[in-house]
Formats: sequence, C-alpha cells, structure tokens
Amino acid sequence: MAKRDSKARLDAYEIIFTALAHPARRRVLLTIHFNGGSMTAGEIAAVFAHAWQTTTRHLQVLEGAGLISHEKQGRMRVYRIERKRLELVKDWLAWFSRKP
Amino acid sequence: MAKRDSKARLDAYEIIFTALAHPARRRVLLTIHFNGGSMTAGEIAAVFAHAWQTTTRHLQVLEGAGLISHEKQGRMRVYRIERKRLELVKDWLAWFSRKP
DNA sequence: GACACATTCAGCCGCGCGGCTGAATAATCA
DNA sequence: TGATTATTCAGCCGCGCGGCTGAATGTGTC
Repeated sequence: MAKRDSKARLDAYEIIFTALAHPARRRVLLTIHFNGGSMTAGEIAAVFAHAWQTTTRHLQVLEGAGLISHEKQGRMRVYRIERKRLELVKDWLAWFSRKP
Repeated sequence: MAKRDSKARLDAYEIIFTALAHPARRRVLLTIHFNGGSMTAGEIAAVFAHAWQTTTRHLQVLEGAGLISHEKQGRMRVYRIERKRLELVKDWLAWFSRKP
C-alpha cells in the first residue's frame, strides 16, 4: 500500500516534470494563473502563435499531469489551474533540504 | 540590463526544467545528494544500469543546467550538487503563490 | 616508457515529441 | 434544420533525445 503510493508518486513526478519541461506548457500555466486561475481553451490558444490543435495537445498533457482540469460550460471548455498539484514539485525539491 | 537578466532567467528555466524532465537525471541529483553532496562519475554511473557513456551525457546536461559542477581530483572527476540552482525552480513556482 | 584505470568524445540509430493540416463533434443561433 | 462557432480527434512528418558501441584522452602505477 505504502509501496504503491510511493510508486504512484514516482509516476506523478515523471508526468509532472515532463509536462513542465516544455516552455509553451509553462507559459500556459502562467497565463491561466494570471488570468485569475481559469480560462477557456480559445482564450489560451489565442495567446500562442501555434495552431490551436497544437495548444490543445499541450492542454491535454497538462491535464494528464493533473496540473489543470476542465469543465464544460456551454459550448466552451473552461480550464482551471490545479495549484495543489504544483506542490508535488515543491515536495520533490524538499528532498534536497533534508540532510542525508 | 534588467531585460537581459529576465531573458537569461527564462533561458535558465528552460534548461533547468529540461534537465529535470528525465527520471535518470532526477535520480542522479538525488543520488549525489544522499551521498553527501558529491560523488565521482564512476560512483554515479555504477548506480545505473545504463552504459557509462549514457550517464556521462546526463551529467553533462545537468552540468549545462548548472545543477551540478565538477572538479578534477587526481584521475577522477568529482561531481558536486549545486543546491542554489535548484532554488530557481522554487522561484518559478512562486509565481503561483503571487496573486495576479 | 608501458600499462591499467577513470572518464569522455564521436558517431549510429530508433522512437517519440511537437509542429502541422484536415475532418469530426458539440452547442448555439437564425 | 442548417449555418456558425468552439474545440478536439486523427494522422503525417521532421528532428532531436537518449540508448548504444568503439575509439580517444588523461592520469596514476610499476
């Protein structure tokens, strides 16, 4: 059980760090955050020079990592940032404060 | 000047997050840390199943990101972790604590 | 100097990431 | 219903990452 949790956590680190590795995805997170924490897919896509479809995939990667979530609202989807999930990065960094 | 600094910082985020994206490289950092902060290349390579050369490249990526540094000591190279550099990740995360 | 050891350099190769385009789905409006 | 808007799904493709092997470099030991 504890073992499985630890495994799950390792996997979480993996997808989270991978998600954060791409500059466009980091910008997406910052963009949503500075827009008050939520934005529609269209608004997000409009910020970037890429084709929307490209941004869509980035959104999916971020959502797969649990860093954002979405909710249908009429015909648009509103993406919301999941700040708690970012805490995991802090948790990982905390290892380096812990004396060995 | 301030502009250039901000640009430099953006680039730093880029290479740091890219460096941290690979699980092997994160493990390298943790391994060095829990070994007291420094290890020889051979000791590090021995931890991994990969060919040494593969680990060498990971070390170079980490060094390029400023997350580790090395120092020649006789015929071996000792790698040392640069904890300060990891702070930049915290700095980036701090944006999300800042209310927009 | 000759040899062994520690590590890196150079270069090959497969696979997945991230860009694109074109079609599909879902909801709203006339 | 049919047209329009918002968004995603499906699939193509080029390029770089990350694995490998083989050779080179540098430094102690005899």
